[in-house]
Amino acid sequence: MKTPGDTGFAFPEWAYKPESSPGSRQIQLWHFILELLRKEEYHDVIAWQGDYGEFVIKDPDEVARLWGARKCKPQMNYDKLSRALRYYYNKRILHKTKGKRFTYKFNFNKLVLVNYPFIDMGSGRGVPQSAPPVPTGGSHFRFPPSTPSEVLSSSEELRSPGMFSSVARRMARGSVSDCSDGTSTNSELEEAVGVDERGVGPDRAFRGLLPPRLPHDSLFRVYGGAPNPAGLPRPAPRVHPEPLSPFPVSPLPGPGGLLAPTLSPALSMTPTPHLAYTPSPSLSSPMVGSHFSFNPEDMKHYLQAHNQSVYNYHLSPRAFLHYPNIVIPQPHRPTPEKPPSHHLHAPPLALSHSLSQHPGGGEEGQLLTSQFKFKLQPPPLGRKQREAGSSLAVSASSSSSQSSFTTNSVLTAGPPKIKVEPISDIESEEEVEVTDLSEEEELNREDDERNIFTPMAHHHHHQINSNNHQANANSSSPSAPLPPHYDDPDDDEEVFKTPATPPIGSGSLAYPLIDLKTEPGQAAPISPGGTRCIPLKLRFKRRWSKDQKMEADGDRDEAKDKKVRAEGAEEGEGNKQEKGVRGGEMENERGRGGGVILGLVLPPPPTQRRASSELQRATAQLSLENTGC
DNA sequence: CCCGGAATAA
DNA sequence: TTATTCCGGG
Repeated sequence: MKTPGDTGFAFPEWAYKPESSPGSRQIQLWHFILELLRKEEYHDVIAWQGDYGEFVIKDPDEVARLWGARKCKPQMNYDKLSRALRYYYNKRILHKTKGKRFTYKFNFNKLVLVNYPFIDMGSGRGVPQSAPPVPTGGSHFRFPPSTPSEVLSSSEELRSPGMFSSVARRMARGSVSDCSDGTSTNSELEEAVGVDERGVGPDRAFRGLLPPRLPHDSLFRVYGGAPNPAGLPRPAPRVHPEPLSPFPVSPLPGPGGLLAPTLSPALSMTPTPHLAYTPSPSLSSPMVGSHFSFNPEDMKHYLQAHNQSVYNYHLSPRAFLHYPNIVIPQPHRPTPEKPPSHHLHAPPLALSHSLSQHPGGGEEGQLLTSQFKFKLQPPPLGRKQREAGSSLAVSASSSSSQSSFTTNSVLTAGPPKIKVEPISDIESEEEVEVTDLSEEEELNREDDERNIFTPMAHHHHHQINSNNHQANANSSSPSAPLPPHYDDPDDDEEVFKTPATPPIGSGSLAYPLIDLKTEPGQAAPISPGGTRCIPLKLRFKRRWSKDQKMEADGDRDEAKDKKVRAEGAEEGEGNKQEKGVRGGEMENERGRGGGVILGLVLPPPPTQRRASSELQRATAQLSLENTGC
């Protein structure tokens, strides 16, 4: 029932959920926090401070009040709000900065910036302090950026601006709703919102970045849609700064080839296990062999669409950041307070623009899931299988695991092929729903790489590391020596950063993106910061394992898992290798929630516009849906 | 203050 | 699922 599966495989439900898109669904606390952070008006109550994603709640009661107003929960208070924030610890959206009162830190690594493409944390334009979020690398877990790219990336991550407008406005509006209380706050928000309105610059180029590991998922999540017929000439990069965000858009170098390369990896994702994933990066684009009916071009389109959607919906800074081949001229010197050059920032998506252009799309219904034209393949099998087996037995009892996966089992059992149902060409509305990409993607990406393709992958990897503790809030020094083994305590995962990018261009960013695919060869040498050079593979593994550990735990049942892991606990040490190993069981899936995001981003080809517009509409609509209390 | 479990609403 | 509520404990 739930899954529409009639026609083919449908994704499991979780795949459809828009997890955390601000527009869709109710506003989530972290979105709200971000929103406040970006508004100068609220700098007196909450502001960025310290490291990268660190912020301090200067007036807890006020923040609580605002939140309560938005959610129409007049009874809200800091105690409750903070409880909600604490839930984010597990999700790894936030963590507490120890020792500092009312200070929390976003784990942007994992976050999905959903609709907030780039948050400018530092927006401090007005406020001096607010800017700090630039990642200096100093933070505890962050490794010093050995490669420039890293540096940039980080900075980029944070900042970005502008696109927010569309989002913002929606949020604001929708959210406001009228509570009976009518807190004044709303009005403010609205005002603010109203202002930005105008379309944001339309498309600007984005810099595409591909994540090192390709998210297979993304492929999976294909979206039909985007038939972009055209060729994609890339539009000239226009840079025009938005009012909000001052960041210049970085000029994109010719993007031309991007797609191809990108695709290739993607291709690799093909579900069929038999295709092994080829490590070699070459771009062979043609991966198409699998059952897909698509040819590479199609895939391309899909990917593009996907990307867009990604942009629109969730962005994960991570995705952007690390992979870009951005080259930065400077060595690393993080300048904490001010963002150095942001050459890169990615331009936001142009969604808003389209929005404005297309006035109303009118029908909204279409947007959402209602129509997926194609279905994607289910997540990799993995755990489920196991579970299934065992679960059968167990199931009777209770099993926590639930059903949602039933589909999976089927899937797993079934042929690997993905079934995609392309719609014919649809143009009109195909939407791609991107829904969540969050954790899952992350997981998947990693896992998938190997897991999917190579089922056996899981395996060992144990020992991951423990996390150190991050506790100290302070950053040590940027130049600090790298820890012997990095870890990411919380998550910061930058764990494996991407391999450094080859110095491609010179200063400009190159866009290469995709190439990054992680090749071991290259990567290794560069390894970040010196963190020891860990072979990519290892890194992946590590990451993987880590994720597993964490996410796995977190994943589905986060709560439950948590319990399990209780001992390890976060901060330190914990290693539970066992868990890690065990992790194998979990491989995959689900992520659910939290938000995170995304996997790949491609540079948006101009052609996409169409798609984008649609997306926009969709997003717009989504946003509309706010509930009003 | 901060942490999380538990129950529960939406 | 994501909060909200309530609450005992550091």
